[in-house]
Formats: sequence, structure tokens, C-alpha cells
Amino acid sequence: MKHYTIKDIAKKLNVSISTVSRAFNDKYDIKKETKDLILKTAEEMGYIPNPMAKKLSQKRSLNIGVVVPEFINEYYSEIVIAIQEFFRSKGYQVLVMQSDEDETQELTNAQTLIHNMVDGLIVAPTAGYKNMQYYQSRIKEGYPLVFLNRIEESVPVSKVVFNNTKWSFFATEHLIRQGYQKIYHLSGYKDLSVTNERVEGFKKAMDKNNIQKENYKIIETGLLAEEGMEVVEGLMFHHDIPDAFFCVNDMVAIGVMKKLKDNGYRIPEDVAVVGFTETRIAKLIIPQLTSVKQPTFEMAKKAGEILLKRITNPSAEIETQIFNGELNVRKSSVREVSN
Amino acid sequence: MKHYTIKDIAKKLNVSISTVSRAFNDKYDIKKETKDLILKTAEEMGYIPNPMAKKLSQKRSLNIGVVVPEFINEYYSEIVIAIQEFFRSKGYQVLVMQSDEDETQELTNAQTLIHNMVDGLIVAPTAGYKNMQYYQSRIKEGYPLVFLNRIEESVPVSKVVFNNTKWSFFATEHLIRQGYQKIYHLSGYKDLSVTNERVEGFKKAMDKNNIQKENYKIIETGLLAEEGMEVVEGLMFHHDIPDAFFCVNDMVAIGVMKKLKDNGYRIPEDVAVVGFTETRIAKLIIPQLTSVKQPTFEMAKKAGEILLKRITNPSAEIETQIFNGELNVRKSSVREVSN
DNA sequence: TTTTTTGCCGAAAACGTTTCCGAAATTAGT
DNA sequence: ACTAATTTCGGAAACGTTTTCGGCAAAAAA
Repeated sequence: MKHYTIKDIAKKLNVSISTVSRAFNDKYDIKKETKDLILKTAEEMGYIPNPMAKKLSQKRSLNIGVVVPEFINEYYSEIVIAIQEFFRSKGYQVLVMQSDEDETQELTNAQTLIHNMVDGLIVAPTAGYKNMQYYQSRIKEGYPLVFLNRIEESVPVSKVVFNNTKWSFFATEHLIRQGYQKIYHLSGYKDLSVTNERVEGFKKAMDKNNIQKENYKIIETGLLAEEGMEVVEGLMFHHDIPDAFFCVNDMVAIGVMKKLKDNGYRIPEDVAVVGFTETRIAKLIIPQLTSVKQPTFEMAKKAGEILLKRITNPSAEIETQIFNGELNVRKSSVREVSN
Repeated sequence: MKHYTIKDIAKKLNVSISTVSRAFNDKYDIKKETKDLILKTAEEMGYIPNPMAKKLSQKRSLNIGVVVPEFINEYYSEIVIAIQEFFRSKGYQVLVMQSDEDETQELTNAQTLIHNMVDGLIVAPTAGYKNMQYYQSRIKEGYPLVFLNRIEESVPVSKVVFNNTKWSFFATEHLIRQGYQKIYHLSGYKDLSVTNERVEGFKKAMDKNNIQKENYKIIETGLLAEEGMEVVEGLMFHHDIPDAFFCVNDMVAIGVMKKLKDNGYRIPEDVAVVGFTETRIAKLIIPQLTSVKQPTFEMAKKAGEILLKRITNPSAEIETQIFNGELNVRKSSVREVSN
């Protein structure tokens, strides 16, 4: 009922508040018996330390901030869950804020968390990178910060990223090997590092296989299924449906598949579709969707580890971790009758 | 760089710290000019008030806690986003924690948030309700608390819920009207209020339409697609595939559809499938999935409103809000050729 | 002019901890 | 038994705010 404080315990036991404080933070000199006594009666009284006071005097909050662009697509949900799991075991609490793919919101989120004295921050930036100057300043002040997944090269900060170029390349080459000639890449927002990298991988595969420029296209879209559908609609109007679509994510791929099937195209016989950043739905849709799986859990955990290292040891050096994934080939992109 | 405090400003301007404090919280007597001067120089110095100190002395945090069972299914993601949006405009920050459908974790989450002095808490309980005693105690202490969506009847607390019984009834009747005779309900976890309510609605529809007990079944599952698939597999083994499946959510429905289609069943000609708590994928899958749409956004906002009212006016009375949705009929459950 | 009100502000206590510093009590060393 | 070292503890400052109380001017009322 009433919130007891350290003072109440001290009064009750006729000891000083410093002694009581010592009992809880066992790094100080205190007789074992008095410590036990204090802890016991504190327990009995139902004492709960006030975290605000603790943070105020300790200058740390045991809180970690996470800023993600969204968590409506399961990718960032998984990331957040993994980060929470990691930090929970270390005694930290993870506060999550989402930016709704809006740069201004992202800045507000980061500021709010920092002003709330989170001990460190993991940020998956949204497109645009207008906030880099702000992050730069925090970094200069020594604020523990780790960037995740969407990265501005110029900022000297620890980063955890996926090797988009490489796996985009693999996914594209897979399509080429299957015999699909004309391949269009639906590329997500531009100005986004992941997008640019995937475009790069796509182009590389085209170059390496000597596919001429008139036989591929890069079409900018968003991350939603509807946007994939719109693109296909536009292409149908111009009688310009290619042999294969390589999409920025599964949702767009599913939109593409939907529109194609609605219009009588057979997948994969007529048109192949490949996604990226595999989600659970890839295995459930018919035909099953080929996609690149990212090691979401491991990436999130690594980001946590780097941040924690940086928090406990302020002079820990900046590190960049690049992760690889796997291409899960499924029916949506194989011409032969196989799995 | 250096974090300035209220003292620094006071010293610089030769005023007292109380005057500076007054300048920021304009409810106190202070001359307009000095206030402006203080605010201006504070701005120049890049002063940021320390939230911990503020919370410590004000006894409130301007933080709101939200505990959800998971946010991997887009339902709770949307809920959280809507709650954040609501509170952000009121100057509150929303801290999110997820319980991974685990009661112990849920308790830890709620405790963590409360110990961190969130001004109020919105909880969507996980199955089991073992933590009700804890919540009871908080409520007795006057802690602002709103329950969302999964409710224990016995606890006297403000609640925001969806009318599961009613819409489960409607969805089931829709199947009956379409001429499907034998209908199985895949019901999610037992012990969960939403599950029980939907089962109730399902049974009501059966009763009202005089469908005999041997022509329907209620099968307990989880919330994942895989579990829907397993059920179908089991039923196929016993040559017991019904005319229609009414599923606890879209993911299970999709699992069911997948397994059925893989085994040559046509949907909806041979078997109909209906989901619940509509997600984006419902429109994208083929055939499109009939599902019950919940007013996620409005429900979340209402929960926020009730909580805020309770925070600003501690004697605000308990209220229960029951929401209705809509049944979006799509191809997966209509026999006639229509849209 | 004297008294009362008003406007503005400073001093200081309070919020609940941690932690430095020194003192008392105990133990060890000779 | 006397000094030295060690253990254990209390006092008090500090963290950065808010807020109560009261004081002193200036303005208003008498």
C-alpha cells in the first residue's frame, strides 16, 4: 500500500540509511548479519527501491532504447523481440519506439529515449538520413549507439548489417540459372541503403551474366503488397510483363503474385517471383515463395552484444558486423518439377 | 557536451533556481521578461531538463506502459501503434513490453513498468490469468489500469473488448447460410476469454440453426499457421474433413487453406474457410479469405482515452467498452460465383 | 501618508537513492 | 597491554528537479 523507502527501513532497525543502502548494493563493507537482517525486514515490509532515485544518483537507467522504422512487418517485430530477450537476461529493460517510417518521428523518438537516460540506443534508421547530424553529435559525446540494418556509410558508429548486395546477387543469379531471361527488380524506397545494396547486387548479376540493359528493369516501389500490385497492373497495361520479378520483400512479392494470378499468369511456369527478408507467409502461400532469409535473431543479438560492450566499456572500439543469410528456393521460382 | 542543469542557468543569470524552475512550469508567478530571458538563455545553452529528477519530485513519469502477449501477429502491432499515437499527442511516452504468451513474463513486465513509475498501464493479458491477484492489488491501491481484449470477468477494472461472441455467431451463420453443413471450429488456446467467447458464439449459431452435435466440432489449436495445418492433417487421416472451417485467426485459417489445397481440396467449392481478426494477408491470398475485422485502431484509442481519464481524474469510474466489427465476406466462403 | 494588496522572487525542504569521508568498534600485531 | 590495522557503520553531500513558505518591493487602496 504505502510505498516504503530506505528511510523507513533504517528507522525501524535503528541503523543509518547508508547502511541500508549498502545492504542492497553488496559491494560495500557491511557485516553479514546486519545485511541479512536488513534484507529480511525489507522483504517483509514489501520494500521496492525507487528506480527514479536510483537512476538520478547512479546516472544510469538500466534501460535500453530501440528505435525501429515500423513493426507491422514481422521483421522488426522479431528484431525487437530478440533484443529484448538479450537484454532482459542482463538486467536491462528495453523500451521500444517506432517511427512509422518518418524521419521527424525518428528524431523525436531518439531524443525522447536519450532524454530519458537510456544507457544505450539501437537505431534502425528510416529512409532519408536527415538525422545523421544528430546522431553524429551524440556519438561525439560518447553516447553508446548501434545502428542496425539501414546504414549511412559516413557515420563512424558500430553497425550490424545484412549483406544485401551479396544475397541479392545470389537470388538474381538463381533466377537466371532457372532460365528466366527478362527480370524486373521491384526495389523499395530509394535513398535506403538496403534498397541500394540490393539494386547493386541485382545489377552485378546482370552484368556477370551478360544480360543486356533492355532485358531488365529496376522499378521503385514501397514495402507494401498494394504497391507490388500496382506495378504489375502498370506493366500489364503496357504489355510488359517480364519472365521474373525479384522483389524487395515478401509482402511486395505476394502482391505481385496475387495480381499475376488474378490475371491468368501461372507461377512459376509463366512468371517467377522471388522475395527477400523471408517471412512466415513464404511457406504458406501457393506456390511457396522463394526468398532470402536473414538471421534476424542473431543480428539482433549481436547488436545487443556490441551495445552492451560499449556501455560497460566506453573505450570499446567501433565494430561492424556483416551477416549472411540463405536463399530458400521454393516453387515460385523453379521451372523444373522439383520440390 | 556537458549537461547543463537548472543551477547553471541560475548562476549565469544571477537568479535563484526556483525562479528558473518557474520559468519552465509557467503556472507560477514570474515576470514575463525574466521568464523570457531564462527560456532564451536556456535554449542557447542547450539545456535539457533531467527527466529522472523531474519524475522523482513530481511523482509522475509521463510514461505509459503497454503489455501485450506478442506482437508478431500484426494485430497487437497495430494496437501498440495506435496507443502510441494517441498518447504521443498528449505528451506521454509509451513503453512497450511483450510477454511472449508467458504468464510469468507478463507479471515481470507489469512489475517492471510499474516500478518504473509509469503513470498508467494497459495490459492485454496472456492466457491463464494467474496474475489477476497482482492486478487486483494494484487496482486496490488506485493504480490506473486498463485491460484490453482478453479479460477476466471477475476483476473490477476498466476494459476494452471486442464482442467476440456476436461476431463469431455472425461468421458461423454466414457459413450455414452458404449451405455448408458440417462446420469445425479451430478455437485457439483454451482458458483465453476471446477463445471462449468465440466458441460460445459458434455454438449459439449451431443451436439456433438446429445443427446436431455430431455435425460440428470444436478443436483446440494455437494461433500459428502450423497448428492449423496439423489439425487438417489429423482430420484427413481420419477421413473427417468437414464442409467448412471457422478459425480463431487468419494465420490458422491460412494454414488450413494451405494444407487443404496441397491435398486437392478446392476452396470454397469443397471446403470453406473463415478467419478472424482480419489481417492484411486476407485480401492477398487466393482465394481471398473471409474474416471478421476488428476496429483495432478505435479500440486502442479508446483504451488510451479511458486510461488517460483515469490518470487525470483518479475518481473516474470504471468503464467497459465493447466494440463491434464487420464480417468481410470473400471468396473462401461463398459457393455462388460472386466477388 | 499609512495600510493593504499584489507581483515577483529567494531560501530551503523534499523526492529516494548512492557514495565519500571519517569515526567508532573490533581485531590483529608486537 | 598498547598501538596498528581492519572492519563496520553513521553523517552528510550529491544527483536535478519541484514546491512551500515567506519576504520585499511596488502598486493599490484607505
